Amino acid sequence: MSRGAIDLSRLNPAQREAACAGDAPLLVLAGAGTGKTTVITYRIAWLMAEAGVRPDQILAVTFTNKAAKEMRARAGELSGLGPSALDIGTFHGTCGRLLRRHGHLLGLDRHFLIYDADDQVSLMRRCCADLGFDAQTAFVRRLRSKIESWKNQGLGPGEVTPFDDDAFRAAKLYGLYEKRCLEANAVDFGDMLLHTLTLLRRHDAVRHELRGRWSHILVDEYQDTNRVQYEVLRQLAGPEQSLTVVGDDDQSIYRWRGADIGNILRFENDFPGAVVVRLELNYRSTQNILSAANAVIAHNAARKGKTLYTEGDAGEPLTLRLYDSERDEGEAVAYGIEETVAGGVAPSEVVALYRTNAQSRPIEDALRRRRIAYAVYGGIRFYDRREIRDSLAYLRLINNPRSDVDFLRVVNAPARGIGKTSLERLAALAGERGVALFDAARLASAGAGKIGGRQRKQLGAFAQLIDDMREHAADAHPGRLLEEILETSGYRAALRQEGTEEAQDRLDNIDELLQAIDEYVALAPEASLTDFLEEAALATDVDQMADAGESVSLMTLHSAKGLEFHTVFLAGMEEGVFPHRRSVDERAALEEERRLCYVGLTRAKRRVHLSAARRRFTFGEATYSNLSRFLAEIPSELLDLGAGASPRPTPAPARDADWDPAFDDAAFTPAPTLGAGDLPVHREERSGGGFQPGMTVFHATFGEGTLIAVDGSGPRQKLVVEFPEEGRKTIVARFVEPR
DNA sequence: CCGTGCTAAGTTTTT
DNA sequence: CTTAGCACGG
Repeated sequence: MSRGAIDLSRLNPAQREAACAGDAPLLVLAGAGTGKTTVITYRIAWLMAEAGVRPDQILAVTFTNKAAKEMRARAGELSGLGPSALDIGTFHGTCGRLLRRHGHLLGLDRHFLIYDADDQVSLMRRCCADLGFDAQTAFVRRLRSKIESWKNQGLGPGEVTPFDDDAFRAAKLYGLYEKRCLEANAVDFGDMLLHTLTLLRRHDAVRHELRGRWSHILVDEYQDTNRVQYEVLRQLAGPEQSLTVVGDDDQSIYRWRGADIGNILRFENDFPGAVVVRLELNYRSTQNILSAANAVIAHNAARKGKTLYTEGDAGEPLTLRLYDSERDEGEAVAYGIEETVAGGVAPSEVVALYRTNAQSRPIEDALRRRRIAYAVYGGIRFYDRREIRDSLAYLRLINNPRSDVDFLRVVNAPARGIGKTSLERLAALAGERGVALFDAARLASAGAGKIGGRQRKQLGAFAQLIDDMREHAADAHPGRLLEEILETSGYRAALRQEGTEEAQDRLDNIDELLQAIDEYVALAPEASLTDFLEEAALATDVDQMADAGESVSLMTLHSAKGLEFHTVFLAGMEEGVFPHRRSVDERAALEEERRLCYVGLTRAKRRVHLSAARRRFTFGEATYSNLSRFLAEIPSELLDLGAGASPRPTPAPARDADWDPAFDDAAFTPAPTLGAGDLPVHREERSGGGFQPGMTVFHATFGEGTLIAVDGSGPRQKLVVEFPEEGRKTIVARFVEPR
């Protein structure tokens, strides 16, 4: 291959050191905006051009499809090889590929399906019923997350040690569930990693083959790897392989998904002789933004410690505004977005970030009223909509008739008169014969089981329909196949007949899905139905961001990781919202919230606008909150508290469907000026002492008040406090760890 | 067996 | 305030 020199002049000394490091284990501690992707792509290019490594000997692993795509494009361009030669993929994608090839060793057929959380719950519910457990959704979900965390730790069904009732049941369920998954020829997200680990551990031939194949392994976002991912890497990167990991301990935000920040903190112990390179020179943000982010993250104890700086200017201060309601806050964010875009910033360079998906609502409403185009990422994934899931279930069943989950999803969609009773009888028949529900349906139509005549006929017709499709599934275009099945099954006809607006939306979504399939096939003509189904299972909304175009973006802080914007609006800066109320009792959880705050701030290149609402609706009930403690951690000289500046009321829009009569100028309260005394003051009572009526309670938003009543206990305890000027308010109590 | 209407419960964060 | 699950009548 050509050994064209790589131009390293664009790299700073630390970046160059990382890109051109030798084969010893390498940890690149890359702060936000310090050119992490640049380093990893230059390293790939350098390995090929200067160190004589063949492209197919390099494996690069990322967390998101978007990151993989970007890395592939940039590394391909730098090296002059083009994108296709490189082995770059997500953890799940890479493991999926290995399983398609070697999964037969574990009893998996290469057309296995990928189950998501809903599929898992659906299958687990039936397992619970068979085990005589409670099959209520909430309970099943709890067991599911227990099993999920075992998987994340790399523990198989036989390796768990239950310590209480729930865990004991979860362990029983785990065993049966895994058995059923295998029978259905399906894996869930956790299995993709865990099965891969099993493969590498138990099958020496596979391990040897793969170690021979990849001499250099690079991992992006290493701080978010969990135990299984770590173990998989250890298996792939033996003593002979060169391992490079890139990450930022301050951006580890997936603890709840099993991510172990210890992996990055321990790297030098785990891999003796490791070289560590720190990247602290930031190319993205202004000094004010960096100083704010540095100040916030400095409150965390579990970190390696680094301080971002820039050679650029200080920039503007961060703004902070407090509003009476979430509606006013949304209105102000929309107004701020409008002004930003009017000032010449491209809409795609503006984002509104929030902690939870539910918070997008008031912002969306306000943007709609102002006719500002926006795109919401996350929330309900496109592929999670009912009609999309139904459509995919048809395709999945055609691809793999053993999948009971998919059978149950579509056997009565559209209504075929197959109800609960028939399905129970069918399940009994399937259990008796030891076959999948689909096979049982065939048997039933031939007379087996105790299923009524009408139902028997319908089941036969359904089985026939799927079988017919299967015949030409192998060579058919997945899009045409789906169109055919949606027509033949009457699924579309049923929606058309409904004639409601909602049904029309669903039909439109189906058209969009067909279009997405066409696009996919156009890009990858040789791809099979199995390939497309895998793509659909692993796709996320953020992956599709490329076509944001003229829209501003709305997303959670989690989704924003790895992205950058000229202007960032960070809404909902309130205790209980951010940090989330479920994270304030535990130090490790709180530190993760703080990292999330750090991630949010460092997304911005030039401007950050922080906001909070006094009153917010949760479960249809008004709750009042204090300002987020993170605001108190930002040095006040970096904050502009808005000396009298307030957003204009919204001009009345032309009357149309978007017009909400309840909304008028009077409903809009301008942002008040904040004084120093309005910043959060943390004088909460400790849980040990408890609250007593009559006690004086201090609340930054309202001042001093008298406690009238206490409702409930623990972190969700509600306090009813009377404030002299504001009247009676309910506050959700928070208990803070002593420092 | 299907649709309607009621009640209860629920919200972190997502590959 | 929404959605999912369930009880009831047709």
